[in-house]
Amino acid sequence: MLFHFRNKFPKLNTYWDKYMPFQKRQEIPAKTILLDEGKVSQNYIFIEKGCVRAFFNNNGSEKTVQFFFEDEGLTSFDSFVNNVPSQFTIETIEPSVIYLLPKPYVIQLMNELSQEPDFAQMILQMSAQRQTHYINEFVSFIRDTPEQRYQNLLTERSHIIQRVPQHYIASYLGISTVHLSRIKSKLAKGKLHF
Amino acid sequence: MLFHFRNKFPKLNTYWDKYMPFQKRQEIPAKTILLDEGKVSQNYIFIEKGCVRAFFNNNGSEKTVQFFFEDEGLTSFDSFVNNVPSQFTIETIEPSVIYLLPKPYVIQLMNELSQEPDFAQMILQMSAQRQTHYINEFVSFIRDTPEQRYQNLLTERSHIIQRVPQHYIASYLGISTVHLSRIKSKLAKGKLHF
DNA sequence: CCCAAACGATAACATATGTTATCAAGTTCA
DNA sequence: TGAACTTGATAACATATGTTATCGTTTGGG
Repeated sequence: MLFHFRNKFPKLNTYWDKYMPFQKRQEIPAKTILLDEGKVSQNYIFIEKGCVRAFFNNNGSEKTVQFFFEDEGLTSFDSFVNNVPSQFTIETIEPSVIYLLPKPYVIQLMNELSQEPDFAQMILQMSAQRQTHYINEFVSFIRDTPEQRYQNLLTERSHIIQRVPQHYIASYLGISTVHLSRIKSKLAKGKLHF
Repeated sequence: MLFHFRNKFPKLNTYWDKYMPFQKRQEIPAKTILLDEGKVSQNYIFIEKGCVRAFFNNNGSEKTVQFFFEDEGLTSFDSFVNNVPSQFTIETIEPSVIYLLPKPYVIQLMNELSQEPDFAQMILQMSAQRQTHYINEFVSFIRDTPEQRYQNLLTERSHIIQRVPQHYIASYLGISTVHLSRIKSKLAKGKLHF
């Protein structure tokens, strides 16, 4: 899904910058769909300002799987690479400023990159990073209770809690909105001192 | 974690075969540890016969995260690529026959591979496949109940249920052994006709 | 500025799931 | 072969979590 090399491998920034002119800057309102579930991803998306979520529809209820913020790039990776329908919808949460780089340019960029001497090494590392991210998400469900996952969010990625509506977070944590509300009130009580 | 290009990209088999002589064939008993949590992965593992699991230790209780069988290759990917301690222990479940390819040869193999014209494309595809696998595991926890996850295993990967001790499966599903037992007996009752 | 929609808290009840303990049936290995 | 270990089922109880409904607050757009 996520697929950002900018900032992770500074060495590659010059390549990336070269493609800036081909990116379309767009100012878009909140709740705007950037990619629809079932469609094939045609663009790499870079977020200059705002925030975005990826979700899928499950019997009418939306399940959010990931959040993205300023200076992050993303695409529906499998869809983008393998030309298959996207499992996810990508939608802005806040009014946002994004850049879209059409796939043909990305492919061209990849081909240029492959001339870099340690391209293989870099791409393996990026791949491992991404993989590790999703493995950690998955492991967290096996290892932690919903309450622990919420606390992990609080300590490690509190910006998500601050900016994202709570019912998106609930589905991301795999619980109901009611239960998340209960967890919050329980934790709030624990903090009170009389 | 898993990282097999053999069989996925037949084109690469000739490269792979070239490195067969450097692989050590080993016959090992059940419950043998191939890589210890906290150690850095030094080998790519290929399973000729038997089966293997990856797990981690959580406050004294083991949580299994993945199973591997015949003709699958694996390694603790992040550890192997980035030289960091492995999050997981890799252990045989059954008596197994495996091949170990030491990391230096894998690196050499990767370098040769990078000469292939569409290397970038292939490695992106492999990367997307792996990523999709873990995303699906993770999405399953958000979308499905434990009972549904068990049924998914039954219909899509029943070999796991047939060969792997049930308590490993329970932790893989993120539930207690008691609950898995209950799920099974519930499903068994549903199948009875009087 | 106002209204409809979005958001979040809470209660009440039903169900799902964990924990601990016990028992029975394999399995392994000395 | 017999004891120790492993595996799995089940009961009883406690806790976690989902569902539905209600209410108050905030928010966004005409």
